[in-house]
Amino acid sequence: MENFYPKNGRVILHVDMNSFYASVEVAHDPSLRGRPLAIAGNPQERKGIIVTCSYEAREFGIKTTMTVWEAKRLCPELIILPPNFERYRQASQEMFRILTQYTPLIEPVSIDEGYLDITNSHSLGKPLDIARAIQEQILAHLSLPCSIGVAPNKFLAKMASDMKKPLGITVLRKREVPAVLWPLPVINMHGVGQKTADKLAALGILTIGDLAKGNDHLLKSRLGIRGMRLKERANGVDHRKVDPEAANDFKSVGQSITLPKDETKQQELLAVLQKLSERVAARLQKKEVLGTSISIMIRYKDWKTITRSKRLAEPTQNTSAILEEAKYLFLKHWNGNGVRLLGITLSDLVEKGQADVQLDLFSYEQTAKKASLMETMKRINEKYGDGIIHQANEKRPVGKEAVPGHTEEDDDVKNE
DNA sequence: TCTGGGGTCCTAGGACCC
DNA sequence: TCTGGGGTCCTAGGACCC
Repeated sequence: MENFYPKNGRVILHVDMNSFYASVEVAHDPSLRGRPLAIAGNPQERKGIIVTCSYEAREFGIKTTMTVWEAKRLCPELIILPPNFERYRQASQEMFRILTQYTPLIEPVSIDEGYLDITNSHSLGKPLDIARAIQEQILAHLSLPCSIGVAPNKFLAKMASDMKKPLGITVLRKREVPAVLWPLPVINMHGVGQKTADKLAALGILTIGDLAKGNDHLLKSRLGIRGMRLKERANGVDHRKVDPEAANDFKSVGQSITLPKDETKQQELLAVLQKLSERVAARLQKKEVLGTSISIMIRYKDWKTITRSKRLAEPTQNTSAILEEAKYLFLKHWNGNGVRLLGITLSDLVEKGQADVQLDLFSYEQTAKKASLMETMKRINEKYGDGIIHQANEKRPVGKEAVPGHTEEDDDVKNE
């Protein structure tokens, strides 16, 4: 068995559900099977865009983010359903519950995909057999199709899971990277979007292979640290660990809404901020966290978008505190033009318990400082009579932990 | 009647401190 | 009296992903 798992090598799976929302709807209502189906937010209003669609719908050329009316033009008999997030969340939970039977090292990436580190799951069989078992079990128990990538690291596993859909299993060994990945256009790479692809094209880099052999200085100067990272990935190197905790420490909580029409009335806009504040506060309270910094987003009717933010005097999860700051930022920065979208996001989150401790400490320090200051003044006054005391500014404590760099030798996955 | 809503990570410039 | 350089915090925005 040992020779399937070389000493320094890891075996990572990327499990990716196929057109998840649409598949969940089909599982829930089998009469939808085989028909062109799309999930779209509010089909009537302008926010109606295609979120996901079935493979039958894709054959008509329908794609994610397409407007509903465009999609209908391509396929008049398209069935459109509004999203039922509760249903998707539940299916997602059941899917991840199945995954836990294969390893505790699971990192959920989103509602419908996750990484598994099965390096130490020897007893369950060869990597390919484990992947097959997972795929079959999810299909049998939930009637949901998924694709799975098997590779020595996260990046390659992700690229592999993308290669056969639906219901594919793809093994991607590091030594296969030149033959399999390098011929592909660079935009196919996870982490490369249109903007980056354009920048790379300007450097004569068109394929993943071009990127793998790209000039370090050029990449660094045009793309910063991302450039180097992408080059590493293009060479099949990725040291990121599968981190089961990653999903737990979220960094921000936000709500935004595209308005039914472009709005210019201040009163209406403030009412929207009120609603958003309530919802953000409720979510913060539910997660038992407080936000230390607030930002608002204003998207104007011409699609120009600004964000404005500020640090708060103290962490909060309170509706009226959030509303007050949001209003302040909005009234300070709104240029009076028609508004298409408004959003509020709280970030720099602290856990409720911790925030209490920090606040206690803070007020304790303040009290102690005040007390000792009064003591000092008293003594000085006793000695010299009235005087002016200059107090040095107290420095804010710095509380940010650095994540130590992770270095680990990756090797090929071997699964014969 | 183009272009949702939830996020993460990175960069860059100015303020401020030492 | 003038001057340099490093580090951190804060704010704004860009890019990307699902």
